[in-house]
Amino acid sequence: MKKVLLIDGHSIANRAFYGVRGFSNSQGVPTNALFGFINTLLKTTADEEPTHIAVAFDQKAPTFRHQLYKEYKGTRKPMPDELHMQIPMIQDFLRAAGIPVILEAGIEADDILGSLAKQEAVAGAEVMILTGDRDLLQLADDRITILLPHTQKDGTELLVFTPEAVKEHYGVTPQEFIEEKALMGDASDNIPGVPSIGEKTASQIIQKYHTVEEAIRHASEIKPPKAAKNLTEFADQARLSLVLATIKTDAEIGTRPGEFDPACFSRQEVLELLKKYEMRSLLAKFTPDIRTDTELKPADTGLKTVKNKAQKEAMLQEMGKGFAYLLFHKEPEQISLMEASSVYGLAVCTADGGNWWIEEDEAGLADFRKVFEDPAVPKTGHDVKWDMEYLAAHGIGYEDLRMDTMIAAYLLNPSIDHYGTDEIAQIFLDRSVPSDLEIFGTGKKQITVWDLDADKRAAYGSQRAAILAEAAPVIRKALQDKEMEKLFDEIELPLIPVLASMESYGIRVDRKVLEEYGKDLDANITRIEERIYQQAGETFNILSPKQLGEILFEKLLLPAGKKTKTGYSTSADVLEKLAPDFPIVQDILRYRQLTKLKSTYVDGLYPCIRDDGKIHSRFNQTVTATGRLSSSDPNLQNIPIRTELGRQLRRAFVPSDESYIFTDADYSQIELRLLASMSGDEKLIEAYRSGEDIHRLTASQVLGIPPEKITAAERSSAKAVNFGIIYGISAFALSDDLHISQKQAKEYIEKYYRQYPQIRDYLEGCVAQAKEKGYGVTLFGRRRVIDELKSSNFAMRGFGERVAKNMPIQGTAADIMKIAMIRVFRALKEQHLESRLLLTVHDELLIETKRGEEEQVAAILQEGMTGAADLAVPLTIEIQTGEDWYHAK
DNA sequence: CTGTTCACG
DNA sequence: ACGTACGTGAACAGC
Repeated sequence: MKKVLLIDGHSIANRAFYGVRGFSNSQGVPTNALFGFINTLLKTTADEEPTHIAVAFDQKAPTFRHQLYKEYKGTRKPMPDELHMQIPMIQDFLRAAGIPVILEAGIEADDILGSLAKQEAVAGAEVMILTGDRDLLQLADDRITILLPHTQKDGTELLVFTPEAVKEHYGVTPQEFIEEKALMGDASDNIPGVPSIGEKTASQIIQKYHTVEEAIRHASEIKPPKAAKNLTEFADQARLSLVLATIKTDAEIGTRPGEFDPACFSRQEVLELLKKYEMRSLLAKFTPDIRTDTELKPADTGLKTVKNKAQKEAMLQEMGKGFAYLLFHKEPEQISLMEASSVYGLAVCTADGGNWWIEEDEAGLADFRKVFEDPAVPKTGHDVKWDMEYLAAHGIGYEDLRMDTMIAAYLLNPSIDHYGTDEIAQIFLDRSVPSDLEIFGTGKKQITVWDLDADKRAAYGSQRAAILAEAAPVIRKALQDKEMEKLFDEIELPLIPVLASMESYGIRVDRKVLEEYGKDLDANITRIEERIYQQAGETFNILSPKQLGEILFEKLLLPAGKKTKTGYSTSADVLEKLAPDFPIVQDILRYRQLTKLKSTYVDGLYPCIRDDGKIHSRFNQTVTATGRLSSSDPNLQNIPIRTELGRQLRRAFVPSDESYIFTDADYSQIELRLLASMSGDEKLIEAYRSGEDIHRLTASQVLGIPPEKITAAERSSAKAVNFGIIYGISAFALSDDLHISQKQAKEYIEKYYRQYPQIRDYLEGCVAQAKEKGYGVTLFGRRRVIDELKSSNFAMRGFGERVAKNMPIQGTAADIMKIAMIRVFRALKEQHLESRLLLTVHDELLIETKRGEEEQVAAILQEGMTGAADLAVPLTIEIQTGEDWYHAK
């Protein structure tokens, strides 16, 4: 069976260009579109196994459509230069691989594809058209399918559109698809369509009449009168639009699709081209005889495996000048459960170039104390926080950490979701090594280094240690180039021991209090559950959005609000609108709240309490895109507080014993203060300096009412606006939040900006700068690349703009909190206090305070937190003490 | 394994 | 006309 793959060259190049951002070779030639194009090509040919192939491109020449309508594509913006210059590169690649590149003067790529597809289909072939352009869907028929790449979180997949799939997805047949477009027009191709007919109306009309002609004939019956009138008046324009939108299937094309051989990518010409563009990973993939380093083997330097005392002494000696290392130990997730007589493995690359491996009982660890504790032995590690905790559990301290490659890689790009040693090799050394995923697997079948053979373990450790040693200077240079060295050396690195201490120390949870709380919940849950079943007239799973939606909106016929991809939305904001009228909805909301508390917090937290009576949550330093910390296993940064019932849970969080109480300190309005300071807005700055109520002031300014006459509701609206501003406000979201019309929300925002023009200037400046430089930046130099700003997709770009406004503020607050944590931690230590830092919740610190140290701790928090940054406004904190977390907040 | 919902700042 | 607040983590349902 002949299977022909036809590719829409420009469309796929365009997708690749915007989908894969920011790389170029050492001469600065951008190669991202080429790279993305090749990957899409590889994926498609591998998935679909075509026997024949061709790629069509547009040429710069007027086509018959321009003759019909000279404004055709008149509004289209020119391709960016970086993409334009890659088109010939892509064509060269294809020619090198022996894949026909089809260009026809005066014929658009769409028409080439349409005509070739028809000809091949008529001749009996199965045809697939790969494109990113949905307009091509009109070509689908029983022999022709359209493949659309679709980006998902974990990669790109191909959506296959048969005529049935088109119908299912869009509710119209391929032919109707184009009739619809003729009515509504298309801004990107500048197809005029019919005025006042948009997507909704066009869809209705075509559902009913199927064709433009038929619709024109029945124009008088069409519903919105304006559409009916225009359809008659602009009938010719509609007919013209249909011709413009219809892809030709009868053009004479000089070139035929060529036979496809999957081995064509290994041709000498292809390899040379890839070499020229420095596309090493593809080069490696296509070169069968040059192996990439995909097997675990000891580093080239020659691995010295320590077997006896003398060798260990030699190893220690060599480590004295500094080293990069990887330290393996069992149960890394649960320090306190560590087996007493366990083993450890240590791989080291020394400053002298020596490569060492040792594996023995933990008793032998003590010999390394002198190097780890030596403040003059510089160290490079990866995810050093674990090492610090592990060593501390064996009474060994840690000094002179110079480089944590995981943290540094995060600073250099905080948006990726994993930072393994394999990725360090890839990113900074441009070297492919076996990935942790390949070696250890994932999910249920995941293994650890201890499941590997001993020699494999040694090889893995030494290879990874060598990577760290080699990458460290490259990373250091990158930090310097991006002006983040100070951020790294003075904030992120010193924070590591602080977090290590907090994780090891943990926070005590009173099992009894938690159990009692759980019992109360259970009693209430059962009661409400029964009431819900009674009102519904049947039992069902209340927590299943699907079943709940069916009961509420189909059986009980409540007015349905929003929809999700999978059905009715049953989210709290939808249900809250129904709650006043329907008691069952109130019960459901209450049921959701109670079961959430029970399952996530009571049942979720209980098993996290270790034998020491404490929860040892993790504080992750490389998760958020803005620089904040995150907390997990369990997350202690989302313990309820907003409702009284939820807040009661905090009574279970208690000090280690009666000799302590809690001190809680939180920054007051830190993000708004930063907005004031960073924007330089005098009104806001002055307000904060004189200690005014900022929300009341905003309400007063925006509404033009004296502050003392502002009502509670007005103040609360102003508060919502103030928060909205930080998030990159939109009238839509604000109207939703405040339950007002979009028009009112828009007016509110405009009035706000009129009162605070410098805030508007500042936020717009953030966007402009992020667009120019490609990233947002905090006061302390932390960066976040914002590729979304370059997107041609409206929604995506809008997201990028909001991120550009929010990240500098949220990120600077995170920077400041990190500085405060370091200062507080050090002050507690220097003053030899027994009080300990337990938790951080973004703008809050919780300290377990030894009775008698209350005043010193309060002073340390005051000084450490308010003095963490020098701003145009004062930073203030609120401090409270209590016998548990409930009473300390 | 993904989508929905909901807890926090 | 587009389709929306910013940043997280966890539980559950249902494929």
